[in-house]
Amino acid sequence: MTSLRAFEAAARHLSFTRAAVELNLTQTAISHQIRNLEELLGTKLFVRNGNAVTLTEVANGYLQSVRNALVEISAATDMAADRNDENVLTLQCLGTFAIKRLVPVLHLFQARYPSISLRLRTVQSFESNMPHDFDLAVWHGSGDWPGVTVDKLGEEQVFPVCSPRLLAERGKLETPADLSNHTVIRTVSLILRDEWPFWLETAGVRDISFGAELTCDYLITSMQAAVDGLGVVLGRSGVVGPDLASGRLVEPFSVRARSNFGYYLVTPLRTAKLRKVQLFRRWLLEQVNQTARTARELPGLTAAE
Amino acid sequence: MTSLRAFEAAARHLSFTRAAVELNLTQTAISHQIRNLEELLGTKLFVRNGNAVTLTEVANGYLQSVRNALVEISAATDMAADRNDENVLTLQCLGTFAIKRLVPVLHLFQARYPSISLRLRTVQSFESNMPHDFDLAVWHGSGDWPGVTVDKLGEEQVFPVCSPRLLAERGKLETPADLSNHTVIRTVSLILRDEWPFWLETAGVRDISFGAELTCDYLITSMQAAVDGLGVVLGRSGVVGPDLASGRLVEPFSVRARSNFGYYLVTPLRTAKLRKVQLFRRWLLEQVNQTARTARELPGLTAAE
DNA sequence: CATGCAGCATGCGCATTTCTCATTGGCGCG
DNA sequence: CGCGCCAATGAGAAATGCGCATGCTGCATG
Repeated sequence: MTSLRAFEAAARHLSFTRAAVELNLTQTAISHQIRNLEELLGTKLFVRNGNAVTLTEVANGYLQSVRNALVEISAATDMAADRNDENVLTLQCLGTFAIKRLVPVLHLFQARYPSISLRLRTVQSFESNMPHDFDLAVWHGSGDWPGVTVDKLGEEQVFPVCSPRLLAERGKLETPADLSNHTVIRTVSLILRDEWPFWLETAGVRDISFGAELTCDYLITSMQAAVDGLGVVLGRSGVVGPDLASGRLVEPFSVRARSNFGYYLVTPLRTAKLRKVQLFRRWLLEQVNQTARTARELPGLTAAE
Repeated sequence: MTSLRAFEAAARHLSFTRAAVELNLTQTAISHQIRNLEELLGTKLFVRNGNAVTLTEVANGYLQSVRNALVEISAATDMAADRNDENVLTLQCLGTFAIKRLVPVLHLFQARYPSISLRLRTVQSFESNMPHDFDLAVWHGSGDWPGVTVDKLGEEQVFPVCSPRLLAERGKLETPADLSNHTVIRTVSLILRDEWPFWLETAGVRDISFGAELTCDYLITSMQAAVDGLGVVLGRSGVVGPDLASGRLVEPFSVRARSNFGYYLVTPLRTAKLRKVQLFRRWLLEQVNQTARTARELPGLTAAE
């Protein structure tokens, strides 16, 4: 089973030698392991070109699953090892929320509770079914999950946002109808529904076709695409705040739709009574409330169901 | 890493001896492996009561992740090994759909193409992010997934169903308002939204409170609960057909809501050109059309958006 | 309360796996 | 062509994993 680690490292580095360095082994060891694995599978995993190696098509697919599994194992092992440690708090968090909202303020928590060290596990979807390898998590959805207690991290609204440069270069965007002359960025992922139709409905627009579409598979990619002026994205108030505040993004319309989905702080019943968990939970909710208070001066909004 | 397999088996059997039998090892080997793992983690995984062993709390959580990872690895390994084999077709399928719709007709496929052997991987959620460890899949959702082609397996409607016995024993169910005297079964899972509010809206009912609620974490459990007369479940036309046909379930109202979600046959681009995949896809779509044709005599329906 | 049974733990020697060393061979580049 | 870079190979060393014999503990029985 150690051959899987060898395979993963070799695939990542596209080099047996460098994989060996990473694993504190020799190139020979990697070579042997890969050969064993290839014999077991009955398929080549690497194409050897004398000087370099590349992945075969099978290897590409296999790699995905192997990597998932190894990540899961090491995360769970870390968690199990630190489980009783009052000073290690394991957070699971969706990528976009982590980058935009959590990481920027995490230093405040560390400053306040320096004895608690944090372990942040970022996920792009709910890989493991159930809440067992973290102390606390931030999930996105409708908030009705079994076996956990949830704290809604504010009401979430969705509304178009774009780079201010885009407005200057690609023409005005005063009414939703103007969207037909713009590129619209959509996010299509397993956990995040595309809420453009929902927003259009709220804005009272029917039968509109966008100028062009750009589809991204993760929210974070969509957001960055918008910042880079590639088009108009449907921002979520939960994560778009900092970009609006800094002016990287602007909100061309005044219509916001209240999303049925939102970000929730998720506490498994099992960990709810731990001191470290309570401290973090209280702290995060405070943070969120503060942000909400300071954000109250933002442009007016039209709520809808 | 072999210690993880030992741990998983021991946890499943709650016995080192039986785990050893399963793995073709001796009790000693398991004992050694478990001890190593416990030392590595710095925590006990089993509570030894002389005669029996039970899992500790940490072990319970750890087990979930370990099991996921091992399943993923073995599925991926099977897949990689058979990948080029024109005679092995790997299907990934959601549990309820598999049991209610796919498995019952699978023998027809086997009879028609006896040279193709099937490998069915049932999942309760989308565990691995991306379509890499199967040739074909049946997913549930809104059908907008990147990197795959989808075939909608019929329009899906949702509508209350229950056991005929329930009506006899717990009183009539003629208008939706009568639901306030009945137990309602809800499904709360990561991939399946509870569509009761949606159906109630379609039926024009507001401000109703159910007599009682029973919440299940998987659709298949909900369905079985309904068959067993525990309450009224929101059936999905995609899977409820056989139970309606056999009379195990009945539909008390005539209002059906057209769900925004449905079952889709998912073909990764990578496998779309394989003969075995094309055969199965064509066959399954035929099956679905046939079922739709014979089901056309079912009670009238009110579609809604 | 003595006895037998079932099931896990432990220490030691053997077997298998995994790693390293030394070396070979292919490929690209100056 | 020769040199640098990288992977493959084969044999032996090191590490890991396994089984045997045995010890220990708790439970059921009469």
